[in-house]
Amino acid sequence: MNKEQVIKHLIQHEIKPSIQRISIMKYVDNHRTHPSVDEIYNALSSTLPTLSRTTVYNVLKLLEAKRVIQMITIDDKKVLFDANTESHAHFICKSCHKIIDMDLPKVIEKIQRFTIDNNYIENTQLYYKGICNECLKQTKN
Amino acid sequence: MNKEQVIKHLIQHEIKPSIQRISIMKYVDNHRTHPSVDEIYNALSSTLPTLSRTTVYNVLKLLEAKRVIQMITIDDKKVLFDANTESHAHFICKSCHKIIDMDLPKVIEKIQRFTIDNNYIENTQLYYKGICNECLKQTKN
DNA sequence: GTGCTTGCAAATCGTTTGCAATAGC
DNA sequence: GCTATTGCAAACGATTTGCAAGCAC
Repeated sequence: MNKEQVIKHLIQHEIKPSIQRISIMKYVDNHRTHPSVDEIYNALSSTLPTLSRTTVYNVLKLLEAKRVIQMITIDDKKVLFDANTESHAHFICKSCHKIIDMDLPKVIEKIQRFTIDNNYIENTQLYYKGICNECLKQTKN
Repeated sequence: MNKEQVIKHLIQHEIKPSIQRISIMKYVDNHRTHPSVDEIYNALSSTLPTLSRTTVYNVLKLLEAKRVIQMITIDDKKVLFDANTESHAHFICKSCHKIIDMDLPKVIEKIQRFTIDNNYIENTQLYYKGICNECLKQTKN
């Protein structure tokens, strides 16, 4: 999304656009690499010199509450964010901590429900944890 | 499991049983409530007064590496542990942070694989995030 | 000028590290 | 006695909090 599209997107989701909100939303949308708070902060602080980590935390929390991004907790070290809110799985390598997007088998759609035992489900996440092919190669050497 | 069964279980998984390892494994096995490090530490420190948090961390990491427990990262605040290594889903309430075990739909078994694109999958976890029925009731008041 | 948003600095809390003390064979 | 395990204290790092300053309508 370009700047105008991001602004429209924010307004559609009842988020008042500010310089910081637009920049952060745009960054997360254009970097589908599951960025962390620090990654976002470091990337944007050159163009927004007064940006603070607090604002990054606040904005990401807001964006998640308004459901325009999702929080990924697959990594036990830090929380990650994903502007791709369509159904897909995440794989994390226990060795290099890389995260890879994986297609969700068609069958998974059958398990998506809004409630189970009257518990309201906002979000369904499928995580795979293991060792990636690159780390596997290195182990063999 | 009782103490003897825990010891046998540890040995079967190539873990030398020590007082601390037995106690921690036994606790996690008997409390299927996804305990945190602190919960385990607090519960055991009365009977093992010299127990340290470091040891709890070390032992849990060892138990996870030997695959007798699994680490749950559904909560962004802290890591949780589960001695139930059979396939099941977890639901976390974004409001009260309670975690509820949920059955895994039959279809999910079809998506369980050991490798995807040569990435080795050790563990598959399905997480639901939302608001539990108790918190929903309170919101209505 | 009132209310929302931002940003700094300090605090908090889960987790890790370095290293000395201890236990087991 | 040697090696593995434990435990303390300090360090670390991600996240939160309190509050003052800035911005927008």
